Amino acid sequence: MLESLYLNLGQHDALSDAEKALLAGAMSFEKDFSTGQDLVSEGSRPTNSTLILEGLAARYKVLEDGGRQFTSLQVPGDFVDLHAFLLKTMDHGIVALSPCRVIIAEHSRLRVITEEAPHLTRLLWLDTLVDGAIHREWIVAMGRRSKTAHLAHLVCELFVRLQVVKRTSGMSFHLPLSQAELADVLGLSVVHMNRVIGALRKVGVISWANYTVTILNWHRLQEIAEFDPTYLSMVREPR
Amino acid sequence: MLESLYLNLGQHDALSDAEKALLAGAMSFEKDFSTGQDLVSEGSRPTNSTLILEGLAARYKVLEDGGRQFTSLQVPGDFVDLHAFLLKTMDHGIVALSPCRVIIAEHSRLRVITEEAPHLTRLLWLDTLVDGAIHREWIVAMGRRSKTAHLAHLVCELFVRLQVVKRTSGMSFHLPLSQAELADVLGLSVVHMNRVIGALRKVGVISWANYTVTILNWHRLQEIAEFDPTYLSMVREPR
DNA sequence: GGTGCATTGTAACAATTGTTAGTGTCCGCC
DNA sequence: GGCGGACACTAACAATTGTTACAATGCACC
Repeated sequence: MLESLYLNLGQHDALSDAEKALLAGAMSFEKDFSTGQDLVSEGSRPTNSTLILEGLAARYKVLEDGGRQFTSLQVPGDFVDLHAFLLKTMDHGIVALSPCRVIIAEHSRLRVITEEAPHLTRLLWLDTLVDGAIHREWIVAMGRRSKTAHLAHLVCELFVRLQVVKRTSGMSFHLPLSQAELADVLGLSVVHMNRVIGALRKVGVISWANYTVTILNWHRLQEIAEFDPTYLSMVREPR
Repeated sequence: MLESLYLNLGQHDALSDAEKALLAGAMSFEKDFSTGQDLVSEGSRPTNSTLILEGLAARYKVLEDGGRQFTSLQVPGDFVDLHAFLLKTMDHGIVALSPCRVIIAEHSRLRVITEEAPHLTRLLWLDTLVDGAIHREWIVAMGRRSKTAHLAHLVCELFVRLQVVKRTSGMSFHLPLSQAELADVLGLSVVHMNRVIGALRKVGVISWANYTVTILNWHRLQEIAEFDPTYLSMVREPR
């Protein structure tokens, strides 16, 4: 049941059976959310953290003028609010972008892990560090890449991340985001978002229909995006 | 000598004398960098982490077309590459934006801290989590704020962060960034950067001369920026 | 005191991106 | 089978942002 978590943490360093057991022991109950529901809301002070078992979610902030910006996309195996374990107060919300099945880990149990299992603690810490690395990559994309390259980069990133947790099939993956939602990822207007998707389709590197993205030319896509997966730390080494 | 680190970590939760001693014990030697020098370079695999004692530094990435994007600004008391302790490979560089005095902490000593001092480990982890929170705020600013609001937000953030480590005087602080460098923070052209600074000056909320920013109307500035410091976790509570 | 360079500041124009206002299609629901 | 809403897509136009080019200033260095 925690397979995707093991895949996610285990991609960076070996996870012992004892550590898997500790993680499993930290989990309490499962919960389902429907599309559009908040998994965690801004301003709250959660006493537990949420692991996605199935579905897609996103962190977001809403501004006074109603504009929304997603700051991350979360896939199965992601602890969407592990940072709240130490940050305490949520400065942003987390919303389900598709029906989501999650499992809840009490902070009190995570705290025991930090007291008694240093290596596992480092792996959880690492998980939040990869989060930060992804944020940095998004900042670069927003600031200095063309919008086409930004979208290409996002597709590359999602494909690779989903592959780790076995949620791709061939060169395709399911992406349950409307163009309006995608616009809130890239920080664009819906109209321009549509133009940018059109551009990527036109060069023939992807196809995109029925909320399914298919990469037609991985090499060329990666080139457009200048995608270098180093930041995802997908190398298994002692941590 | 580590005053700014104690101030930085101590703003989130109390630091015991024993913990201060552990941190001090983790430090080896000091080092100086001049403006423009890399503190850490992309692709390297550091075996130590770098704490800024004095000066301003920034994380950055350079794209193929020569465009540069800063992904964070680092002030005294910041561990600029603490994440490399677990990420292992630097996926970006870190450059000195002013003369910098730093002190080096060996990863081997940090590892001992994670094995033996869980509470201090959580505080170091927290430090990297605040980093992530700042990244998220930057993403929101880049995606959905006006450029003027983005700049205003940056000024608010820097003022507050510098205040914590006692690097402000009154409502002023030193910001050794040229407009070209600032443009690489906001992801703008130099010309437009100049326009945006002009806009903030015109409404009279800041003055900016000789690399010194003075906030003339904090309330109004905060309003323009929609600045809410929650994400900086400047509340002292058990972590 | 003069020279050269980095930096700020402008102007004119070009390119990108946003806004408003539609059309058409699909799909669930009555 | 018809209705209504969500979504993709487009066109025309407006606003923002980038590019190129240049003037003015200040400052290190000779």
